[in-house]
Amino acid sequence: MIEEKIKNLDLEDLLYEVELPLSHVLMKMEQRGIRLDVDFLKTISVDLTQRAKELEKECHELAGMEFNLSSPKQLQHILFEKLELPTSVSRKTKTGFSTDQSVLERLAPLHLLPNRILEHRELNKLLGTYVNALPELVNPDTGRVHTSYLQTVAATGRLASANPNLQNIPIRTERGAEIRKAFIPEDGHSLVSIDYSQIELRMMAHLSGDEALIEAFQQGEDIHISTAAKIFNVKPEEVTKEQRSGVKQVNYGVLFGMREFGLSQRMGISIQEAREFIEGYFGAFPGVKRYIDHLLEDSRKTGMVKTVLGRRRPLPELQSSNRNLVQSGERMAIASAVQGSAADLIKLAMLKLDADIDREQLPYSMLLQVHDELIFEVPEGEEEDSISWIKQRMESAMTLKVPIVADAGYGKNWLEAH
DNA sequence: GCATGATGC
DNA sequence: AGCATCATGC
Repeated sequence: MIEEKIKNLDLEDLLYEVELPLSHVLMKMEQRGIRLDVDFLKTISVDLTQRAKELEKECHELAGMEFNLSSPKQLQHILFEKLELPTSVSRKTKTGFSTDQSVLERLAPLHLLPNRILEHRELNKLLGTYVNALPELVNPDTGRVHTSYLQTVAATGRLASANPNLQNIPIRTERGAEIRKAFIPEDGHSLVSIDYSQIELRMMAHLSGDEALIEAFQQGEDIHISTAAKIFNVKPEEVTKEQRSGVKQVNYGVLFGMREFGLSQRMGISIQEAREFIEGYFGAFPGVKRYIDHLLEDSRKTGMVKTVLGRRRPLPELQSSNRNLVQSGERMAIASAVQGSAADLIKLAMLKLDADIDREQLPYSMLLQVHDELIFEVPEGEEEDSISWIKQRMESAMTLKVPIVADAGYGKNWLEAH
């Protein structure tokens, strides 16, 4: 029996106190939806389509022939055979040489074509996945888009969002970020966005109990600067931008179980330098090293990894005789413990927020969850009050060994609120 | 249906 | 380098 199995795996609290009640909260969020400014997207679409056409023409001229810019196979032929650009910067895929972003960036100094392809890919992605696709998904009855939240597809316990996926709306590039302006509040309302600050690193500090990392968070300073100061044994004000940026990548690399090779690829440094970076990190934060060693040992024995709320992820890879499979399983174990525990935290916050909004009969609507961020719709004039009310609950959803901090903003669209 | 490459956290 | 979804080519 399934109930018997849940009881035996000690998953009763997670199911009955978290996931099932959460399903009701998610249903309300899906039904409420979020308003979309379709006219605004139509305007963007015209501009982007025009520019994409120009780029297509230019690419054909640069290549000396017509080809499908969206076909990696055809592009591979143009770049590496027709134009004879070096394949040395490209890794091998099953079908030949890769033409992904990192490869095109490395080819850019040698020829104009790679840059134009990069821009064209960005525009095509924006048009196909967001600008042209989102208006099709507006419900004519509500004038809003209604995503579906999936509770059972992510191995870590994170939520997923589909049809449309509102958890991967662009923000990084200027053109992409424009799309967020199309997500708007109901008349007389504002959008409020509150996101956890560096929640996964804080979770690592909590899980590992590393004294130096905990101390760094308790100081409330820029975590990447304080870790850089610790690793390089200098004062925080002496940390260079380059040092901070390197340490930031290592900080996040630790969460994903990075190894020398991965870090060297990512940072564009030698494997030897990457090894020194990682040794420096674990030297400065020995508690993190001990935690990871213990987690991996424990996961290997039990064949699974658990989050703070006891959510389980089976990892049979750890018991494989294939070294690559084991190493991949080890990265999954580390990532799952951290990511899954952060997912546990925001789920508790969502339950508390929903219950208190109901109990106090507040006019706040929870609209979206984006892993470490919640977006609400609140009446105009109540932005500041709602922010402190929500922030307080998000920051106290669990008690960790480090402070939990959430940053907030509000505005007349999602970009402004972020 | 798989491979590739884009987007997000 | 971990976790996802979506579009496109073939």
